[in-house]
Amino acid sequence: MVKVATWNVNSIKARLPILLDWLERARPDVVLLQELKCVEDNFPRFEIEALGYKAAVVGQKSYNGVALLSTAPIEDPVTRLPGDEADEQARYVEGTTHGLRVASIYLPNGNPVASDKYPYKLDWMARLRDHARGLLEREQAVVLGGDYNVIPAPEDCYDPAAWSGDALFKPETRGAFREILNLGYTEAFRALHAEPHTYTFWDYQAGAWQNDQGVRIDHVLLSPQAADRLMDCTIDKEPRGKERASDHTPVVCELSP
DNA sequence: ATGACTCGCAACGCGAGA
Repeated sequence: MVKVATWNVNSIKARLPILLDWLERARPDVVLLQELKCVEDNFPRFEIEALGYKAAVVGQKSYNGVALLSTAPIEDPVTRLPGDEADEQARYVEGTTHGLRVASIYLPNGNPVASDKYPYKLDWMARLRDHARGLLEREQAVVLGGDYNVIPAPEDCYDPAAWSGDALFKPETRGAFREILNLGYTEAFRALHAEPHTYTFWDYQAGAWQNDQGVRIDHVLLSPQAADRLMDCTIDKEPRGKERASDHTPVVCELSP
């Protein structure tokens, strides 16, 4: 069994004790991290490697930053999403490990919608779609996991009316997400769990966690060859309840050998 | 209630997050 997890840690420096504790307990084989908020030289490589993980890291000062951790070597890394050479934001890292082609994705938030951030989000999603299409030609198990900043359907948030018009929930955003799924990718959690109102993010403000007012925006997309092997997909809410928690919590998939 | 938290920066409040 290969256990693959994705987690937006909202600063790897601030979250290091919680992350290390979780890695020791959950023991995933592959971990996709987002929002490191540090340059590559400040990534806590020593502590991560001490737990038996190799790391492919794409860092950026203060913002963004993604990593791919694995208990096996990481081959043929790709450190930026193709399609825009001028895009300097650290939001994508991909590599081959445990026989899987795996990517850690930090898709742009896109708010405010009236700013240039929303067209950047939609353009980034189109680039991801085009790249995801190319990955299918490998005819292998591909796992595209991360913080998509997309609420796929009304039942994936506590109050659809409150999210109406938001960059995470606009019809154009959800349509762009569906375009990727319609290439032939399976969204792992929803494929196995029909229950509504199951979240991966809860805002720090206004008691969102205590009142279970969240959104489901962290997703794992599987190529047909990976979906054939999908045994389980769970949201581990335990880390979100800790002191100094990230506002996101891990999503964990198990793939049969 | 255009607010509420939490982060990095090198700030001593601000931008960003979602």
